[in-house]
Amino acid sequence: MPTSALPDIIEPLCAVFRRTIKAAGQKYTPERAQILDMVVRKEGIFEADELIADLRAARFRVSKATVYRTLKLLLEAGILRRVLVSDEQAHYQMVYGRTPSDLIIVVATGDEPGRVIEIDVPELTAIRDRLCREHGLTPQGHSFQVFATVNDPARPRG
Amino acid sequence: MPTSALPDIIEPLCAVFRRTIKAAGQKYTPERAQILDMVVRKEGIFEADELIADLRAARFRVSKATVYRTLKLLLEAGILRRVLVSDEQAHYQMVYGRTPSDLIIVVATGDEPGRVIEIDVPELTAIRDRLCREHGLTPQGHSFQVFATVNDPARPRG
DNA sequence: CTTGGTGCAAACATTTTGCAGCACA
DNA sequence: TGTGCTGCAAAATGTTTGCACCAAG
Repeated sequence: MPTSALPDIIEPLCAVFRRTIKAAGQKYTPERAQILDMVVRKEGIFEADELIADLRAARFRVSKATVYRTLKLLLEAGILRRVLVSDEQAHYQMVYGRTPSDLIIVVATGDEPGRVIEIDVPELTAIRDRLCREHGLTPQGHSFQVFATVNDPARPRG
Repeated sequence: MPTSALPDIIEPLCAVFRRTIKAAGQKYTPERAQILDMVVRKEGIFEADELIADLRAARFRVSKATVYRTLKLLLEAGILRRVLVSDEQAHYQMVYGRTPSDLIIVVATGDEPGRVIEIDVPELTAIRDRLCREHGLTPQGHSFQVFATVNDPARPRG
């Protein structure tokens, strides 16, 4: 991953982050820039420790604490969202400038290692909005996750 | 919560759990019975520490370790499922003998404390099955969560 | 030069596990 | 009467925080 050859999206994102940071009277530090840099490179869903490992591999010297603190900032800036994939740890996904997707989580079995397929199902947004209307609520987002296996047709869970 | 006046559902559930336990060459202990007892009383979604607190309040003397071990057994027995409500800790819900529901998570704001509304949207199962078919997968379950607020119409999240 | 940021290590919260004694089948 | 279960406390995991020093604005 060459630091010099960034995809075009990185520029506006840096700007967005920088603006948000400054608007809150905070500082745009090299550490935050590097973390955003690495976040932009991540395709799909990732975890904090994965990001930390990537930063280490890229010789970015950023502490765990700073990564967690910066992830929080990126969430507040609307650049990342948290995705509910498991209760065990937080999962993040870039959302700025893209349609946040729903997920098919292919559960790991003996044969299959498990993976996540991003899908886009506009009907879900319609269903969500309808439900909120019925309950007098304002939709803020939704999360749809299908759990599936490749081979085993047993035990449909509802 | 009087121990003597149990809802009718508790009997078959005890039987189911007992059968499952024994089938695996394991033992149906008083601790496990008490935990199931308390789980049955819980309406909706709960967390482990909440269950532990309730057990203590009911003068059931069960250790944290046993509660966690028993929750795992109840999951395996198909009596509970894990619900993805937050990344922070595991949430459980009784599923045996009821339709596992989808959720509207009303996000806590200054005014509103936040709550979870269980809903049943059969269309979602249809969508899920269609998606799996398209991807050559076998559906094992799904999870649909709508995040909403009561008052604030700002910041729709997708 | 002032305020906020960083790294580190310790604190935290939730869940898991090793072990010695106990109890169900 | 033996295998599995329990409680306890320690470990493991993921995340947050206190603090002294450092750097962006």
